[in-house]
Amino acid sequence: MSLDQFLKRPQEKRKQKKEEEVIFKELEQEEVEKLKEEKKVKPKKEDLKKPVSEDGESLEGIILDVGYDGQNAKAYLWIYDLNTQTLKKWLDTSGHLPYLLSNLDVTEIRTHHANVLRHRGFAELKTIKKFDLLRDRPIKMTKVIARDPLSIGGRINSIRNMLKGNSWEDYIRYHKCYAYDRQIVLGMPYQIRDNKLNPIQPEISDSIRTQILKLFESEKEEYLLALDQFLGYFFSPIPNIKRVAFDIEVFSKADRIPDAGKAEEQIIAITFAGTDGLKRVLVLKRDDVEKGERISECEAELEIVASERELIKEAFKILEKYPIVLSYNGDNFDLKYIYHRAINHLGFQKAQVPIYMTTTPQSEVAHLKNNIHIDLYKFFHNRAIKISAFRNMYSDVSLDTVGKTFLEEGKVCLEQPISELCLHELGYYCLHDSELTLDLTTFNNNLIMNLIILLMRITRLSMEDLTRQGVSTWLRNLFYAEHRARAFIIPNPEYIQRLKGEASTKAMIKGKKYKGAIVVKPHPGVHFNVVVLDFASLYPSIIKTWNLSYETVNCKHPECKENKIPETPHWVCTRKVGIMALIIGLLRDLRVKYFKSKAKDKEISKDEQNMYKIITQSLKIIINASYGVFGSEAFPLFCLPVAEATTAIGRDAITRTQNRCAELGIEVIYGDTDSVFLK
DNA sequence: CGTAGCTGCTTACCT
DNA sequence: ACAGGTAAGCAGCTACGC
Repeated sequence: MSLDQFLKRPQEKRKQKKEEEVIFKELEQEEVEKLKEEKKVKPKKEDLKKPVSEDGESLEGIILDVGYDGQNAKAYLWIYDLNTQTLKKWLDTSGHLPYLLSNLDVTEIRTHHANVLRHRGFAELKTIKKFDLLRDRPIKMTKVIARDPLSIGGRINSIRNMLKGNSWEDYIRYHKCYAYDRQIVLGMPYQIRDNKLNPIQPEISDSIRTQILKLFESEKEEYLLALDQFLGYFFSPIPNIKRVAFDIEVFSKADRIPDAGKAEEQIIAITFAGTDGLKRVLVLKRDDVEKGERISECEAELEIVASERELIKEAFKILEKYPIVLSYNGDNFDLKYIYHRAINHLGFQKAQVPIYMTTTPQSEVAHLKNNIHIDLYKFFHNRAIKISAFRNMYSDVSLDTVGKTFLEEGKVCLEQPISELCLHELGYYCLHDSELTLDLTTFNNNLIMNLIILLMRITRLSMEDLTRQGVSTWLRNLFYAEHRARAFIIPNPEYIQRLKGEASTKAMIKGKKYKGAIVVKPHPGVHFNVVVLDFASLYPSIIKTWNLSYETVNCKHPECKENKIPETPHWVCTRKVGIMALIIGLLRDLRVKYFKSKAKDKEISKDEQNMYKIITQSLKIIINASYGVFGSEAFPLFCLPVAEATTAIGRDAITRTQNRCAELGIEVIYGDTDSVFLK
């Protein structure tokens, strides 16, 4: 089948594959009806900020976040309404419910695990078909459906604990489960009409279509299917989302960094800079501090506020008007400080504060109840962003350094401690930081925001998650979504390890898990007329061409055992295309065969060229990280045989290159991983 | 007692 | 909390010679 034929009927194809899903849907619909009858679903109106439902209002927008609304017992989406430039909360109307999968059949559960059926949140048992990639066979599973996520897991008496050892996919957070099943792509445009959610398909011009068609003519159907899906992510327009950056200043003695958890000192300034041109400078009136002279560079009027309470209240009012709020270290400082200051020192009730904190083992996150909060410090701190996207351009992640790197402008230099500045100086200093923070997302035609949206689409993560999490979470989410979309069981780490085992090679470095790349000892001296050769994205290419994936390496089929991987006892499947090889290969091909040349195409407009550059950049980050995660326990689909197969094939390629050079009498004066320096 | 040589640890850089 | 490989600095230990 050609791509063209294929693209003409993607919807039909999908429907066929989704028959099973339709059955679930009907089932779930019944469930919801039942629940409604039981009056267990009581929507509380005041919690919903303009629900998009009741009056059949229609809406077009970009999905930015997904979550679970406990009071309404439904999944919800935050959608950025393109018309009003506001966030709309949309509650699920499909009746999707939380569930886990069990390898026990319905009668087994009924007879031997009757406590599951007696669980107060239990809803229904349903037999479904799944495919087990590791054993390469279809299996029947029981879907154990519950009315709320906590009945599945998270409590001592949750259903997953009753089915311990026989339950699957029970650790996936419900809102993720919902997004996977509905195949919701965060960052993509959707339409809501009659309270139903539908994706808006991007228009791809005929010339682009034929160009791409030629490139991928010889690929298999499953490749084309995935191609069709991913192409949409790159060709859907990205809106410039309305947003505001803010910064606070806190009184401090002797220039000590204040403790945001205690928030003992006064907040003396809060400033804002928005994409709509808004600039606000709120400073606290202090009897012992002069107002001072107006600073000519300051583009906003100073607003002196009489009390700290008023200052914070006004700040909350401003934040409310923007769908996205930007901060630099807001998770650990600014928003956290305001939160604790308001509640512990200024007598605010929790309900009056639009901020709430969540604590994970790694770090704290400050959430806004009605907006998306991006902490740019965390985003720029991400190693993949720092190294892969920006080639280590900034040495540390301070606002000053990052600002200087991208905006050629750092923070305002101060000669006095903050607490001693006159109000005008204080306001100017604080506003400048807000402006810098905003500019970090607007420079170069909104490069950073566009990059964030593209990465959201590829990884299917929400804006808040993508900007805070590392690449192992990004790739985990991408692969989980792809498993669900194909009705593949998501294997847990123990299952992969049990079937695939440990690494077989020994690392050069003590404490490492397997052998890595070859580095040719440099020949000392000054060399002239040196030629450098290297492989283009070696590891991702290996993963694609050798069909490497957790299920294809050391597969079950006897006939594949002949297909040996050099330098290892491993072999690789000849019958099935590996899921990892498929996705990584596709992303690599799109980058190398199409977008890379587009980014340099002089025939197209500068803006278009720029967009293609950002697309190549986003692909590069994902591709570069893909090999690494296979060797990392932090990645739940990690598989050491896959990781060591990748490096072993890489070593083989470079060694054979070296040997060929020796045959030809060319001296290899240096080489590292994927390159040779020749003289 | 002084020191060569080892190990372990860290940090920075390479792909 | 994406991987391994190389190089260098430093502290602390041990074996060995005087």
